[in-house]
Amino acid sequence: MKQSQLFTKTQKEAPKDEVSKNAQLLIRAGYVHKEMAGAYDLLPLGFRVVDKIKQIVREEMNAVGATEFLMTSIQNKNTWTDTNRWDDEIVDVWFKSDLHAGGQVGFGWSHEEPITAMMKNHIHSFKDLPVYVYQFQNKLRNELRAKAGLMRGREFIMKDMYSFSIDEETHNVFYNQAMEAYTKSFERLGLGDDTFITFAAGGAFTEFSHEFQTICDAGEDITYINREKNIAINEEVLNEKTLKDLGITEDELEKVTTAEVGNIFNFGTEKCEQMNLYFDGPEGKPIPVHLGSYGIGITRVMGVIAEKMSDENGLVWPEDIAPFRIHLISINADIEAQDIYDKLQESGVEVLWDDRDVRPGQKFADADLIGIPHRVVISPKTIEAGGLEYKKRTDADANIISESDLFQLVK
RNA sequence: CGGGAUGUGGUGUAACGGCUAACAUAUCCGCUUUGGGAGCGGGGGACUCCGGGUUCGAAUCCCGGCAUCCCGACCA
Repeated sequence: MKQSQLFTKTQKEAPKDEVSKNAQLLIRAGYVHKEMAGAYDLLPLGFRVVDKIKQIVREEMNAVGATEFLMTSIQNKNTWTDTNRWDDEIVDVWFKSDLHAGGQVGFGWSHEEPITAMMKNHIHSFKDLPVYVYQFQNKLRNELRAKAGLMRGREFIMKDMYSFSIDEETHNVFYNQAMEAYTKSFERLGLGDDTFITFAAGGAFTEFSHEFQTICDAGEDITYINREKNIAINEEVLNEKTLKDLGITEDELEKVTTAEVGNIFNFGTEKCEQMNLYFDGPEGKPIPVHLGSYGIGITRVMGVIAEKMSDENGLVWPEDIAPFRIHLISINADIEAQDIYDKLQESGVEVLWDDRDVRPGQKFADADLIGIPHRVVISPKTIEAGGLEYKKRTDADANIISESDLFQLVK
């Protein structure tokens, strides 16, 4: 893409009411626009980053045999009364609205009830199981207090996956596969080293649920971790019994602030019993379905990465998340740059070409702020020196490479 | 929802109760410049969040609302 076609502008200063680093950087660099508290528009750059994150997660979910679909944002009240979760006293994040035609709808803060209700149309027999589905969905939550930029919003994109299994054993197999898929996803998202599978509060069916917590000062959770033993415990379940069960003592644990980027949860048969989702077993007897729920906060992941990965000049995206792979900067070399740009495009490399008629200093400053991993400069100076100038966003110094070096590099 | 703070061009700031609300940046035009947010000149852009009140006079003081941020609570 040519930068002259990018309508967004960079800003030297962040809005004064935006205190969190992630939102400051993302706004300054033109990735997001704040619509109101807890609601951010995704501008072209931000949209591309979110797309990258989604694609990685999508590939990992597909790899465990889940199928993508999409449910609605507005939800039927009756679906939620069965489980007693329509009540604002029980679920305090509801957005609700009256219909002009009469009655009420809720705006989806989760889809556990609607998906379970929907599956009554599709799951009748043990032969229909298992079912694994997931979606990328805008969740709407009436949070009392939005905070920390993209970290806790009232509207955000979530990947939610649901597993419908025939029995506990089958459920557990998939649950563990999902856990591995999550681990892989966060590795590919560049958060592997700082993300921990964390024991957290469970539900009626299990003692623990598993959260994926990433070390991040802007996070809202306190987690106790041990890197060697790869054990992490959410503060909310840190007690004698948990420590004993996990075979660890408190002084072996390090206390860190974390952001919950994912959560997997076993409902057992509870929800399906409440909602009357049963299947006929081999002997013809009705058996309740085992439900699992698995979430990743897609836009929160973008916030966490922005929060964690930057320097004094701006964002520093991991290779696989960046909106573009190469930032091509031309200085008085439009014809040569056009040639390189075309060739990169043809070979499928995502390149942002700063073709604007602005001074070099501004291009460099903007490139640093936007944080694309590889920077290539072409100018009379570099041409005379033998080609192009190349620098990684994380490098301090640049060096001259040839055109063929560049194509070798991006392969 | 409790507590605290703040609302002034797109963004960041200034302005004693008193002149046509100032400056920087961004933007537009011209000249100049072209490897780290250049320089000079000129232009446009604000019902000072909204509604009341006090006053000869309110961006400024008072009351109410709304919005935003922070702390807490909350976060199956």
